[in-house]
Amino acid sequence: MYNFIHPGGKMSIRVRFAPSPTGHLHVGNARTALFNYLFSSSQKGQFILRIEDTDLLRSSLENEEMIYEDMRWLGLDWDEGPRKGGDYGPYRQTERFDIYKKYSEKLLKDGNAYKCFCSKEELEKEKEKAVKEGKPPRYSGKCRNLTADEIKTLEDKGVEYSIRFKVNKEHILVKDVIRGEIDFKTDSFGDFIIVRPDGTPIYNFVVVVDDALMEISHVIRGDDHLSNTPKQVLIFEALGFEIPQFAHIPMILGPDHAKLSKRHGVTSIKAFRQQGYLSEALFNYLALLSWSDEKEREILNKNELIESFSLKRVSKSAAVFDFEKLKWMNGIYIRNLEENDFFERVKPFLTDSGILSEDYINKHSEKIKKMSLSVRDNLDLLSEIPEYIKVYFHMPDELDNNVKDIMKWETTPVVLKAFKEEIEPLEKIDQPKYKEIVKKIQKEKKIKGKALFMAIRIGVSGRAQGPELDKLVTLMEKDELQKRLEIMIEKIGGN
RNA sequence: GUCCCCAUCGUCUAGCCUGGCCUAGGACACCGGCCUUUCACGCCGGCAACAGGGGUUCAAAUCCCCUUGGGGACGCCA
Repeated sequence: MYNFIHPGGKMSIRVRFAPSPTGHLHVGNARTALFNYLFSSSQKGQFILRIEDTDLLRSSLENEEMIYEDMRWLGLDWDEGPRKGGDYGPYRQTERFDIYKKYSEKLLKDGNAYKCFCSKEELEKEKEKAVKEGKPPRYSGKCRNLTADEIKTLEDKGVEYSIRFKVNKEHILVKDVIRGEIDFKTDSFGDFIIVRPDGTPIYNFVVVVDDALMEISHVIRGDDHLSNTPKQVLIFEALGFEIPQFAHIPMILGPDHAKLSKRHGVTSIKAFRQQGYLSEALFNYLALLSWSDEKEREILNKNELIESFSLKRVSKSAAVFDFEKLKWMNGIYIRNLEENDFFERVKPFLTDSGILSEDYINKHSEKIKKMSLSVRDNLDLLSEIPEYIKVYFHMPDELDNNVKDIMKWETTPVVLKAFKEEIEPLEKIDQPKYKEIVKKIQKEKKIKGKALFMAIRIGVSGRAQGPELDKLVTLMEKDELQKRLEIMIEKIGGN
């Protein structure tokens, strides 16, 4: 259905993700990249990465590097592009200027474009005037019909010029896989610039040249590009290129229903990683924004997503980014991690929090792994691990009311003293030993259930909630346990 | 302002193309309950939507029109 036959007759699906390296990869762009990736993978096509760095002021190599890093982390590998090569390179627009020059000259020669000598200031004035008069602020076409002599005179004088595309059609029909046919009237934009006075080409022009030369079959991009599309169609036609299939996917909105941006908080892929999201979870969640599985599954891994993805099931309406749901999904993925994998991923968050040093973790690897595992069910984010695992390392500075209540039970000091006595002679406490002790106290002191267990819990942790008691007791050093018990007994006595 | 797009629970969505199966299904969040020596996990249940108005039709969430609402684009940014 989405097969695309090129002039050469060969049938292939080729899509591209074309970010401009002006900062970190943002979720909105990542979702666009993801849909491209999913589509090409599901169609056994090629996924091309192209760097749109024609804005020399805002683009940088460092930013480019960050984008590669973010994409790799998310699991979006490209088949062709920087760092990868391919037969359609170069894949960085600043390295393609000679190509664009060739095509802008062709447009000029064929009469589809012309040199415009108007200064920025002039145009500014023109625009202001138009707005005042309530007219659409578009170029007057002043330089459209300059004679060859006039052009020569201006050029000889050294007046700088930009190149404008000559818009002759009144209507342009854009075909979109997701939205159907859309009719645009060209009077809303007029002759537009394709090359700046300094010779650098502009987006709407280069994107067409690149998509055509790179034989892109499907242009899958954000909705915000829809209104650029007629301009691009015009250029495709003027250059005699075949027009690709367009698929404009809906925007991602913030909780206030405005286009998702930095002001909504965490939106860069890097920030998600730092906050303790798993790339698999983010990948899964992003896929579900304006796309849904035919079988209505929500938890789908990469392969399942590739298998079931289809542009047909992409909806037309924008989606609000729901951080709560992402968190929930992240929790699911955390709980599904293989144990060693979980520990490896959680380690950086343990050291970053300053609660444990890398050295210490390496020395007591097995023990800390068990501790981590004991609190895993509580986590929605990897970054939450310190606040749960700290129970093993510190008594709380302040006791909460639940703890204070338990301290008042008359059975509590009895249990605590007995427990302390029992562990006194032991070298270490293991699982069976712990159970034995508890049973013994239960029998001898005739205390059971909550009265017994909650007493031990506050005695060894100072908290009314935490990991399972046997884990708490067996994973802590005996010295530490005794110290804590003493402190608690003393506190109760002092009450 | 002009042009374009969109419209089902608070949010993500299924259903819409190919009207009856919809008393509108699922998920997050929220609220109950169960499980449990705690927290959490898990399980069970509940709350909650077809924007409004006209058509078309025996029948409309589904098709058509208008209104309203929301979003995007109007750059020598991409």
